[in-house]
Amino acid sequence: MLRLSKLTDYAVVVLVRLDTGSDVQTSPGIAASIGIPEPTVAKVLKSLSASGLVTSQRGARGGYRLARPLEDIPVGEVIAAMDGPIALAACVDGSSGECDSQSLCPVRGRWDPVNDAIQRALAGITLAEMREAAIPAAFRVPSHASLTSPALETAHARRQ
Amino acid sequence: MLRLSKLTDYAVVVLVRLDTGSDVQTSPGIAASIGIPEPTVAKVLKSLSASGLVTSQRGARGGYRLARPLEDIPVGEVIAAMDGPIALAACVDGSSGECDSQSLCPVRGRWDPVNDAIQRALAGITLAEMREAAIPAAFRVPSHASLTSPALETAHARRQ
DNA sequence: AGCAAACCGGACCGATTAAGTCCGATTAGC
DNA sequence: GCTAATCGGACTTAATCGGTCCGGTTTGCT
Repeated sequence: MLRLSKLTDYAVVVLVRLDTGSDVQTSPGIAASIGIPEPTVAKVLKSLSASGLVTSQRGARGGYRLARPLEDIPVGEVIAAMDGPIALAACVDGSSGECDSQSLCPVRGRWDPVNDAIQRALAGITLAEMREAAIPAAFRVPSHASLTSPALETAHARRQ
Repeated sequence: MLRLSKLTDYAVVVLVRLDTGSDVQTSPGIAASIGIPEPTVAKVLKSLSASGLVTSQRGARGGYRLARPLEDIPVGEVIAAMDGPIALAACVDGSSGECDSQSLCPVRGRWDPVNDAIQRALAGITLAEMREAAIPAAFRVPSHASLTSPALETAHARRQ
């Protein structure tokens, strides 16, 4: 649950990669350097460009460049750029689907405080922090559980 | 993005409904009272029961009952019960899929701080708060646009 | 001027996942 | 023993996502 798309993960990788080097980088070049198929990287870059996180230079010798330093990019913004606005329930999304049985529905639309809380959490973490946190040399030991959720452990973990 | 499943939304509705009334409630009864198809409600109740959020009474005159008051149920636990553990990237999930190209991947697995932040945010909101926030009579005005706007484009968004 | 490199903005298909349904088995009250 | 209810699966259908591809446009270089 709450799993974000691979594209978003790629986006972070791409953005961090874009931070190294001062001039523009081409999408094939980035693809080669991070080991992700070129068309996919291109798609990521397009979304990023559409959201204003990167600027593009067309034509030969063109490429992409960070619009802002990583320090000024909260991760929530990247998620929003790749996967659209952050909204939890279908009932809450912009379409305002008008619950047909409103009188029977005592809770619908009550996810707003939850959304806000997540929003704040995501706004407080920048890509620079995620880059810093990059594992220096010793990768995570794949053996024991350094895995997720120390908090919600009462809920059993089904698949993944 | 970050949209949670409808089942989770149903779960909240069901749990709040379960709060009214002291004795057990049957799944057909709950389904009728909240306007959701019975098999779906049954499915939700099963997941909830498996996670220990509700207790079940089998046999005739059986039904479901809240295991804890709503005040003691953080919404994160409901999400975890319905949709599995909260983990963002595919690379972060428990399976430790071992990125084949670790040397090329400078950021993978760096979602942990983000996960933790979301974890905390979700742990701080209880179902009781969501129930309180239930809109009294005047529902949200469906008029103006809080919709798909790229609210996060320049800085970051607030609501939804 | 012409060519090549690179972005742009779609449409497109396959695979994965979720939503919803259904059935047999089990348990407990009457 | 019959009935009502949960239990625990499997199953079907629909939607979404990941990934690819194409024609078109812009720009630098020869």
